[in-house]
Amino acid sequence: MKWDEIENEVCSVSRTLAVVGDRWTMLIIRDAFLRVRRFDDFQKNLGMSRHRLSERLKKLVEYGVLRKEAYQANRYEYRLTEKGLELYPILISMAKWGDKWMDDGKGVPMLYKHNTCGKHYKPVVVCSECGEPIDPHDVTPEIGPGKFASSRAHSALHHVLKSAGK
Amino acid sequence: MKWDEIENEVCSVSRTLAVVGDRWTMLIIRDAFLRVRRFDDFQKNLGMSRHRLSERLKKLVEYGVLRKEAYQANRYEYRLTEKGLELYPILISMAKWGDKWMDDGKGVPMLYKHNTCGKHYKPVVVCSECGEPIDPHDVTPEIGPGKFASSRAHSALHHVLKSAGK
DNA sequence: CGCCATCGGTTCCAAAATGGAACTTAAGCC
DNA sequence: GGCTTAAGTTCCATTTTGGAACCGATGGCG
Repeated sequence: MKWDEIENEVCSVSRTLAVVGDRWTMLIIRDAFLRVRRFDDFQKNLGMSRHRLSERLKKLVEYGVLRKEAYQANRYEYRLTEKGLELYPILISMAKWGDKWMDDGKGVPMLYKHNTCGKHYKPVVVCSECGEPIDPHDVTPEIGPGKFASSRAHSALHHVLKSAGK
Repeated sequence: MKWDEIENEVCSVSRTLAVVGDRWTMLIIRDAFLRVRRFDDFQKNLGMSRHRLSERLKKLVEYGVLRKEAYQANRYEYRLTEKGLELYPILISMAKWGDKWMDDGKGVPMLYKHNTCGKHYKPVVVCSECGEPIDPHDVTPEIGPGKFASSRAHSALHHVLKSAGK
């Protein structure tokens, strides 16, 4: 596989990375969640080249993660769509991991208050069916219908999953 | 900021991306969770260049996400450490987002069985304090102690957070 | 023992992506 | 009418990545 074929992989992680797996893209999303909306604000906050920013924003709009909206003649804002807002679990999981494992000893950079209960919270990933927190050791991945249809990928992964039982 | 200074940003998302934000890295992690462990297996599964794979694996070992372990003289396995295992919420959140938003109409590529309850599950991010599912609209980010120490970043973000109240 | 295959890389060069400064275009503002 | 700001685009230098070929240490096998 080449990197630009990643979107066509039969894997939801690959397809997600086709959208947000580029250098800078998740940082643009992070800023969008912090209500940054304008070209120059993104550029100043991130320090990336205008060139690249322009391209990334265009791509995110094409994918439907951001929408571009004029707030004056010839002046635009970029805002998260529903699709973009649903990236939140990925973003907040990254923040939690960084808080724990990339700490520099000066305390966490940001706190997140859950307005519903009023407390600073950490995200916890739980099972949609039983509500228990997920431990990766307690999860068994299985070939789904989409992957089954793709026989080459199927056999390659099938081998891995079978042999992993050892 | 330049990309290779990203690790030193006062932001846990940036610091996480310093480890897993490179092209290919999350796919290596994905494979590791599917119990791929050997150099040639990663290379064949991913189709990336041996050159790059070699570098990425080395970096992940340096960061303590993978550990390299000889299973024979001169033959090695790469396995997730505790630090690596805790990337699971990020990975499974990406899978969920891709399932929903990057579907190609052929059904989901993979299903995940939660052994604890025996059902196929979706990850749900809930609040560590009250247990309710998190809606990003119900979260207020606040400057934490680590960010407060960094005054330039503080003032820039402070502005954003204040003006966002409008 | 000697040969061959496999694994786990490294080297080297071409191709692609990124960075950065300068330029452009269209409003608004005074 | 001239100045400023926002939102890009252009063009070239620098960095990263891709890919094929090479290399050295085991291990298996006749």
